[in-house]
Amino acid sequence: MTDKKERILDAALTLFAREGYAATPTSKIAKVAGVSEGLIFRHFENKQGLLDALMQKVELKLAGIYGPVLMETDPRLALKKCIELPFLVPESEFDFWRLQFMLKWQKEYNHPEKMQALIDKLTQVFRELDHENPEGEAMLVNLILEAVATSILKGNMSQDDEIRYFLLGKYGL
Amino acid sequence: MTDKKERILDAALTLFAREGYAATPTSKIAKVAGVSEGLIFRHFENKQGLLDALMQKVELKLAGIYGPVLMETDPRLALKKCIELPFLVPESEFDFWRLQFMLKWQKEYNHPEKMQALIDKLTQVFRELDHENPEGEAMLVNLILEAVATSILKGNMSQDDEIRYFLLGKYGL
Amino acid sequence: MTDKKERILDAALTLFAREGYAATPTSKIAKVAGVSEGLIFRHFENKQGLLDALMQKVELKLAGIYGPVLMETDPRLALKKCIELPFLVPESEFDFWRLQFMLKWQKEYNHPEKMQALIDKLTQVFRELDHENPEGEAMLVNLILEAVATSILKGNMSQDDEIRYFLLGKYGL
Amino acid sequence: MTDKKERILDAALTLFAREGYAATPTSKIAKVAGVSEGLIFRHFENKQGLLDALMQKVELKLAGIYGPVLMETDPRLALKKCIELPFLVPESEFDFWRLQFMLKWQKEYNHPEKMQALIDKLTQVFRELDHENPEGEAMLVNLILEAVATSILKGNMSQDDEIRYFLLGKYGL
DNA sequence: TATGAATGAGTATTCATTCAT
DNA sequence: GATGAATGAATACTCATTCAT
Repeated sequence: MTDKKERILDAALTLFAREGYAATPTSKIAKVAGVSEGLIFRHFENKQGLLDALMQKVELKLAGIYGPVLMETDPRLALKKCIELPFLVPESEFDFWRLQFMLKWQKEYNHPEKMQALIDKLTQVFRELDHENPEGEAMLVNLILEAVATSILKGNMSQDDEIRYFLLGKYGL
Repeated sequence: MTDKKERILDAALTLFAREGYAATPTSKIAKVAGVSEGLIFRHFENKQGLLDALMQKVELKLAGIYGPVLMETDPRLALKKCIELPFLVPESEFDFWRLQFMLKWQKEYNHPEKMQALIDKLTQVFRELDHENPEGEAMLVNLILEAVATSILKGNMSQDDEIRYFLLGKYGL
Repeated sequence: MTDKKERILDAALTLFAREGYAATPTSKIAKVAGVSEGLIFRHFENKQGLLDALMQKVELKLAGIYGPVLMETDPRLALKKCIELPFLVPESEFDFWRLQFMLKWQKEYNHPEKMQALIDKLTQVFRELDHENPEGEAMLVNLILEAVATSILKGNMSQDDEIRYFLLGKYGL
Repeated sequence: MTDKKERILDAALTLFAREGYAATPTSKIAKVAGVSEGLIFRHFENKQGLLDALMQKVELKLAGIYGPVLMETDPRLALKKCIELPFLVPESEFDFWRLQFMLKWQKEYNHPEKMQALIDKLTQVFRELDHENPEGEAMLVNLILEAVATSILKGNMSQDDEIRYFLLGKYGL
């Protein structure tokens, strides 16, 4: 991938994440990226294609993030890793995840099934830990994870660590 | 408020909630509302003013929803009412709340302090119920509520009742 | 003429004179006049009709102003009265004359023949005073009058009186 | 400057000068210039910017016109050149000067001080020619020049040459 | 690959004018 | 006579996209 193509993607990600996809003109992307307006359309079919290119990475990133959890065989460790997930996202990736979360409010980008693997793993974990309602517990943890991630990405959470250790304590970890 | 003004507000709410504010042209709002496009700008200074008019109602609605919880003196009942909050939103108000939640991703509309009254109440509840870390528990419930509401509004939650009774059970209610 | 109709005319005159006809919305006229927008169109067929009503008065006013000059039989007195014309316009009528002068740049409102009576009178005056080229002198005085009026109406002339007495002296009056 | 940018400027000048700035829609400018309406806003920020671009040239043109007068050392020749100024404007520049004169009725475009250099020169000329009131004479010539220019630009002056030679004769030139 | 001038459909907004009350 | 809600055509301006270079 050329230097300029990458600069376009970077600019688009930042702008889409901060101002919204529809509210971001391609001309602004070009300016921020320091390239000509036309170049965007040489590298990407159209504005939508630029968004698609950005969204494409999500599968990969999700796999990279969930992988270690899914592969963990010790149930308590798996649960711990799972709960810590949202706290470990580096700030450099906030824009990327903000964009994902924003777009999930649009039907065409809302794919709750992408969480299924994690929920299944959590269900198994809670089963192994002899919880009464493993499905419910898994769903609950999943909900909490989404809420924590949302809160962090919005910059609402001043006391990251408190919540983190509180949650870990709550689950006896 | 005239009939037409209200129809404009209704159309705008529906469209903003489903397609997004920036992605909704005023011409479409006018068409859906069955009025001339110019009328929008007679009743609301500009497109932003239309959104503002919509957003203005949120304080009122929040007060109406939180009121019964805040006024409940029995801690267990208060907790119960609190947890049931997101499950009691009528479908007719989904668009309104979808819009609120979508916009919260925009800095200027993100006001986490609006939840503080509820968090304070929950903290008190958990203190009265002799929980070890009432602040943490309150924060957790608040997170769960937001996650549940988000899930319901996005149409992700097929098994509303399961989650609802699971949560109530979890807190011994 | 009703009170409100007159208030409309006043507002229109002021606004047309200061911001220009095309640049003045009828809504602004209504607001300044303190009447409803619709009323303008009850009293005047349309915006153009409002301007026409304003312009109609010009014949009358011109006659009122030129009359004394035309009727003066003493040539030197006639010349004196003529030169003093622009200096005697009361400030309360500045808006009216500003509008006339502005509109004269539009073909349809440019009627140089309206000055002919005055020029004829001046020609006669200079003939009686035995000037070599009475037509030329008359034309020159007319030009000077227009220039002085223009300058006064634009607010450019700080030293009205100086010019006035200089001109009178120049013509030995 | 590209071909099209210049065509936009030309069309705008013609239309502004003949119909007025406010009364000229950008769509009409585009049509007359034979370009898309959007192009106007690529080359000039907005409609006002287009006018500004037109007005910017005035300093240059004024300097070009006044230069020879200001540099003339012989007082009689200087006066002669000065009086002939308005008669030497080529018809191709009428639109440009019409626009200047029209806009001078708007406060923000009325800069009488731009004439000061010429008035100063004229004052000096009349002083050298031993006139009694050089300032008054200078002011008067300046007024006459403006009036003559106005008259020519409005197409009122049928007998250009008559006035011209009358004026020259009047000042013994 | 890269530019930037150019386009045309669209977008928010304005405004003269109408009309029911 | 008077109001003000309502209209629809126009208006300034934006923006995704194309294309010649």
